[in-house]
Amino acid sequence: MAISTKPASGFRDFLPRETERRKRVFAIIEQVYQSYGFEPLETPALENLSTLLGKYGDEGDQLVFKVLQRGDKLSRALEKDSPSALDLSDMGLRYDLTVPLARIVAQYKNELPRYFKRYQIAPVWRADRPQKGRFREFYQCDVDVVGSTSMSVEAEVTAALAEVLRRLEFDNFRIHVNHRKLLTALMEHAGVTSNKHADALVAIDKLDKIGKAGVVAELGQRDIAPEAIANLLPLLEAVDQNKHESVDNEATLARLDSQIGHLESGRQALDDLRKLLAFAASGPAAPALFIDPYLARGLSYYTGPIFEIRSDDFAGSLGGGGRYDELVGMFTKETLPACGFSLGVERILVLMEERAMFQDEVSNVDVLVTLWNDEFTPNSFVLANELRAAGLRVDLYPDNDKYARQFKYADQRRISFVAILAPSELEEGVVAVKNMLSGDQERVARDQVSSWIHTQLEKNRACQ
RNA sequence: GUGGGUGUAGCUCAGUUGGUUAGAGCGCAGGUUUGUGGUACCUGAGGUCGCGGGUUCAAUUCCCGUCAUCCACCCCA
Repeated sequence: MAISTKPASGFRDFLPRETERRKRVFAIIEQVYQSYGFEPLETPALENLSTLLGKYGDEGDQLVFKVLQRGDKLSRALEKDSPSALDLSDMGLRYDLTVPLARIVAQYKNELPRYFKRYQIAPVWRADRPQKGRFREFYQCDVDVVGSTSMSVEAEVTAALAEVLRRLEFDNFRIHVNHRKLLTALMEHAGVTSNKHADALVAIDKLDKIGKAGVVAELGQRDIAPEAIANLLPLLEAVDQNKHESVDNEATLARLDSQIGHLESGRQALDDLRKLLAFAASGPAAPALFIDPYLARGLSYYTGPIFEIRSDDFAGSLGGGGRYDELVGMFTKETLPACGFSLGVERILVLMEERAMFQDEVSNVDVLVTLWNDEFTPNSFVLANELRAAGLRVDLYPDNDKYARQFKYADQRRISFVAILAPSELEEGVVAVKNMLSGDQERVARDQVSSWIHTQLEKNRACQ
């Protein structure tokens, strides 16, 4: 029986062409993040389970890929009557980039600047079922600022994000913004008991997906008290109207103010959101920011403003984030405020693929040098090395195949030029160079080959 | 974890109302060209019709199970 050669479910191989596309997108993201003053960070793929668990809520903990203990520890764990997952494993693959950042900050606080602005583009792993735009191994692109409670951070982080999307030629996206404290205030105002807040929020979060009636039904299923549901109803009214065109954040805030402005948490939340809008007003995020009082996020560590990028082109979110002022405190006594955003590159790549946004495929080799026979091959090496020294990307054909095969290979790799060197060329002091795009072939003096090819490459580039 | 679709050549998919040699396009290999690819023409290689069981004289086709994959839900990037 043959061994399956497919990658494990939810994991992917990237062949060179796709790898290059991904790298190009990552490079743009990195460039934008750097332009906002963020610095790079790398952390391990594996973390201790004590670092990972208890930060993402019950569902999140379930989705952490756990790594089996090794050696004697495993044997001892297996000897227990009914060993639990925690007995059998001690480490797990990172679930996101935010918790590792919190650990880093707690560990290296004295070595980091007063405000730590870091970006990280790296894979994370989640043990859930694959779906469109959902994988078990996928890259996240995070930007976070640690050390400040100012809404200037929220403004910077959303701006960087909007700028990335703009550079990738996405325009119809919205950055939904809400506030944990606003949600708490809404719940209190409606009389939802505190143990039911999370349940109610999950239902309300689906407003734009299943509509008001759907939300009411789901609230019922989740055992929310009928009086509380009745109280929530008027709060659900307004957003339907301003959801798409003409976003009027001021009106939304004013309406919320009249409803929950008298509550302490509500007042704080509205104050934050107003500042956020004011600080972001001049930046690239401004037109995309959308105050959405029904946005809820599952991750339990958020404490202040929360974000989610949505687009009509994709069912799920394209990214999310928020403020988590207490997370660092889970690792050390002295906590530090923080806020950040995670961009869902994989989903963006899926959309870019769908929209055929990758047109400009360029070869990664400029010239293929042909072989004649073993005796003559040293001459081909000399030529290849000359061309490389002149700054060209050169591939040397490995076997003494007939030219048809050598050309076919050049074609397959989309190599722009083939440099043919055989005894007659060597004797005349020339190289026969064929332009694979036009089919033209020219005998070029040996000492001018590299500059000739450089010139032709320029021309090709100009044509595209 | 729940529900649904799909599983036939390397890839994308036809097909068989159960019947004896299972097809196409693309790709691949060889040739038409005696140093030249991509276009044209010719030839060829490749399939236990996902796996296991059942019904039947007979199963790739029907039934059950299983695995894989995709989509949706939950949740999320």
